Amino acid sequence: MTRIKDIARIANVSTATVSNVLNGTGSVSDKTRASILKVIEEMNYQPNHIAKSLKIKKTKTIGVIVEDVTSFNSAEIIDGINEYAENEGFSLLLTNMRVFKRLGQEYKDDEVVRQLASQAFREILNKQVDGLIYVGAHPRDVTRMIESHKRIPIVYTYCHTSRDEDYAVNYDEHLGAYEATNYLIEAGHRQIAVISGLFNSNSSRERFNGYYQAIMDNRLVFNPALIKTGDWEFESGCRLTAELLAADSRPTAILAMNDNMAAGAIGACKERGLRVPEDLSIVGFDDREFSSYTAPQLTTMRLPLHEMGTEAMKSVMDILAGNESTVKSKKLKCTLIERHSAAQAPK
Amino acid sequence: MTRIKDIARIANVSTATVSNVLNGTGSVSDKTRASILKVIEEMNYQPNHIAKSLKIKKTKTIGVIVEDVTSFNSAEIIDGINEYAENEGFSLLLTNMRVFKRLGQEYKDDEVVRQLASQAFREILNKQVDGLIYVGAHPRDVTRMIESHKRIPIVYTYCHTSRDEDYAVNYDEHLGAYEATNYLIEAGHRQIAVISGLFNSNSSRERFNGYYQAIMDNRLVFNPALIKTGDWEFESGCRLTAELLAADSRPTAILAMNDNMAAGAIGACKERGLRVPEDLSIVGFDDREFSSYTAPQLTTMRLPLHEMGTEAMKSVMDILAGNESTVKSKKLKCTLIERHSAAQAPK
DNA sequence: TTGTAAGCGTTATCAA
DNA sequence: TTGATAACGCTTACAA
Repeated sequence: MTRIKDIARIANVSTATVSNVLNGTGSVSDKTRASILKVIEEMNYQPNHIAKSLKIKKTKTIGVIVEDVTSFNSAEIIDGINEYAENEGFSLLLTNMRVFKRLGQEYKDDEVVRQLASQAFREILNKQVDGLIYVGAHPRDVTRMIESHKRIPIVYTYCHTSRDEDYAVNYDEHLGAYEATNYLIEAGHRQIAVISGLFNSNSSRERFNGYYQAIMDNRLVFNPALIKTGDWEFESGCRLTAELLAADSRPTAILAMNDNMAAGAIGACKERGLRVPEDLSIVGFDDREFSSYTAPQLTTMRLPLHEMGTEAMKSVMDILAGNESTVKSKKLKCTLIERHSAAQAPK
Repeated sequence: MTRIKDIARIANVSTATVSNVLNGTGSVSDKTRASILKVIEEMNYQPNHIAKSLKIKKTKTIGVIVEDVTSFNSAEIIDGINEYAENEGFSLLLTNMRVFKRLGQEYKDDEVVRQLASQAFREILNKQVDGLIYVGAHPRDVTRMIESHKRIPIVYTYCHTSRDEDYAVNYDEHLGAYEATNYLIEAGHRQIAVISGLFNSNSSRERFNGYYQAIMDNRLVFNPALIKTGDWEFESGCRLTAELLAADSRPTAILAMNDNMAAGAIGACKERGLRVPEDLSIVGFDDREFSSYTAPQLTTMRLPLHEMGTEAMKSVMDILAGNESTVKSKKLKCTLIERHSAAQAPK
């Protein structure tokens, strides 16, 4: 490969001058600049970023540690990170912890993940990244999961920490659930059941609170019998819907806290010959790809994944730029996607 | 950050010796090794990979250029690449061309993609990657899409080139279609229709050939009226199925060349009150995530995406190791996933 | 077995 | 406006 030294020799100038025209630094006459540029062009010179990085102690690359690329949320978040990074001239060094395949259902085991993460973190730091984004695959508390004496910006997304000083980008679960519930209320529903995720997660609690607040704000009665706790999986949506339908106070609508369980709910209705949405309205959460393929297509809250990526990257850039006012915790809005699983309440 | 120099000073040895214990090179007495290791531990020393890379002219990182991370095939391929890379101690520098969002439906425009790719390629080369994997998002001919005088291993996956000297990892489309067809034949079907993708793609032709050969091998009659050309999208599956069902020689089974069109076929049946699979069997191709959520769940050929990733990375490693016998074109097998959209042919 | 020192391709200081 | 040169943190002859 041709080096600055080669350009300098051929153009009859010093390496310093070549470096200056390359970076627009110093001052160099139009004439020499032109002749240097010409040589650069001819030799098809490409600067060596490694050497540059060593010297300036900046790599213009951001490390991205993702718990699992194959998780439904990861690709779109990475896409968002990428969009912003590209505009800023930054590259991405990707580390995939592969927690699903590696740990199977244990991927929820914080301790193992912690080990994986700190390992990944150390290695990526050695590559001298200028900043780091951690992308979760599960609503997990990642407090102190990675630690370093070298202070580079670290931003968490799709996961949260319990320390106020950490930067995190997430979506507003409370508001999302609130709006989903409101949507059903406005459609005339009064008996709105909830199929929640496991209550050990912040997610579940926040979403439940959103639901609760919508019920209260509309002066409806809160009926605990309508609240069921699932485990985020299809089967639990199915089973709990069956329970709800068998009970005395049967709901006219169900808010499922993710699309998997919503799909399960649809399945349960089908088994019982109930029509969705005529007999029962169902609203999901996440807007997974498959939600357009259920029958009927699912009405659901879309997560602002792409935007979470761009905002995470933006935070990193802001911190890097020394912007003290960078907000620590960003919460982005979900969007209701109206498809065909929810309708007006039956008279 | 602490440097080798610091370790050397504190341990009262030369930097050369420290470097030797770090890399297991040279020969150093157990005693000095121990004392050096101790200092390294105490100081929590982490080597600077950038400096090392500059010196040894190897970065132990592989560039991954992906046409679009959000494409359904990308995440799993990346996961495979990652698995292999991790075992070899390599990192991944990810470039996402974002062709879908950037170009919209024009993402099929080879010329624009070519520009994007060569740009991405140049930048990633400047970062001194040791090798490159190009991940397509669309069955595209990428011949000479990226060129370089610096010869590093380049492996293409989920796309193909027309040059025999290029390395490419793909799945065996011919065999996949052959086996899918055979599956239907074994279930007693004799009138098997095909909903193909656009015939401007190699994919479509190979898959069609696989179908054709299965028909021939089983001495069935080939009926051109049963071959319909769609455009890979849901709607075309729907429309063409309607045509097939309206025709005189009605098929008992449909092989759709992707899951989108297969889902469309199911939709068309539903509209007409036909039962799947009792009245019509449908087999898809790709095994998209949504295929478990259609009603009935789709029987389909699963693409060996993860394995394509690992094999692509393996090729890179092999070439890097100077293994002359590395096979240029790998074709991996698809797997039939039996779900509920195909059954025995009606008597 | 250990140390000295040159060099990887840049940038940046300082002098000319 | 330009050039000589040290330095970034590491590896690696080669010498001791």
